[in-house]
Amino acid sequence: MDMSSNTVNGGHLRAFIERIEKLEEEKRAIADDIKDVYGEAKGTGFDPKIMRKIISLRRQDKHKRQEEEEILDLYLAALGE
Amino acid sequence: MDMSSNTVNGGHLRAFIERIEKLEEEKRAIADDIKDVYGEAKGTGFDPKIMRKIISLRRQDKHKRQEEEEILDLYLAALGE
Amino acid sequence: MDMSSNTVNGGHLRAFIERIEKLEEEKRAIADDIKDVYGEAKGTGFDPKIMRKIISLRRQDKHKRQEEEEILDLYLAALGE
Amino acid sequence: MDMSSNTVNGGHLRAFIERIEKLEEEKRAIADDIKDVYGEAKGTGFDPKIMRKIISLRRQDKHKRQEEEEILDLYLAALGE
DNA sequence: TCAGATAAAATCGCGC
DNA sequence: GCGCGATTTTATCTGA
Repeated sequence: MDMSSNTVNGGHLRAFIERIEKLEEEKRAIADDIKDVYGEAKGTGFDPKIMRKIISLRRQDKHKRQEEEEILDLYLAALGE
Repeated sequence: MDMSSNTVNGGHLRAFIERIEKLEEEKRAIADDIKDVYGEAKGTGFDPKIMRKIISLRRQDKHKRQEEEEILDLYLAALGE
Repeated sequence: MDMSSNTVNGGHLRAFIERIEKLEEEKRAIADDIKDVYGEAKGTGFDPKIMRKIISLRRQDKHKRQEEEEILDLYLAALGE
Repeated sequence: MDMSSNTVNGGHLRAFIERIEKLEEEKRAIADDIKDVYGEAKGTGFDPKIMRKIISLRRQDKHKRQEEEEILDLYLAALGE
């Protein structure tokens, strides 16, 4: 029985998994950095809860603007037809 | 009335917010990379669902090992009293 | 205008809400019981912190075993295709 | 060396742990029941998200009323002095 | 596009 | 009161 394809597949799978795990570790490190910034801000008297609200609102605004951009693009594309 | 402290605080707050937003953008970029890797793996025939389970399992193993370390430390500390 | 369906729906909604609230109350009562047991154990000399770690570890073991079952099922299903 | 106290303590500890785990299992079962009720409500056309909001509001009202009760009790106690 | 699953964020509650 | 862990709610993503 030929097991070579399994071996190769196993190696590929392992490589994919390790790439993802590495990326997830980086992502986690950034999440920790974010937490640190909140902590630092809190240490200088800012309320993290309020900060989160501000950031959330700004994110929503950005999404809203992006959607409006997309709608505008749709209109422009329609006019171009 | 002296508004300068407000200005300074506002500047500090803005700086914190922008640092966090930048970090969140980086985090999001990494999340996109992860998604791409899953897509690439899927393209070569691996099932993303199974991959996620494997990664989840490996993460649990790691977490479990860490907790066992912690409980050992707790016991040792208790014995030391 | 016929409002009867609103009334019926309102009655149904109320019934659902009250069922949930009753269940949540029971859940809270059990949480209190758990807290009491920790207190009792502490009163007889056991460290609640260590107890929590042990319970957490056992929960993880169980969860891990379940996930291993699931991944096995996934593999078997994949092979069956 | 006399190990009997360890044995006895171990038995006690095990008993406490198992009592807690049993209670946690009951708690989890109730949480599942709650989820089922939400699902049932959704199946008859109610939006779970809105239901959660309603329940949250009612809970807040209840807490508010309880706090008002406590304040009233404080006043009454003060008058009784 | 929608439901169901998964993961993230926010909130809550506890012990120190 | 503060950090930390658990829980709950919200957002995202995948597959039908």
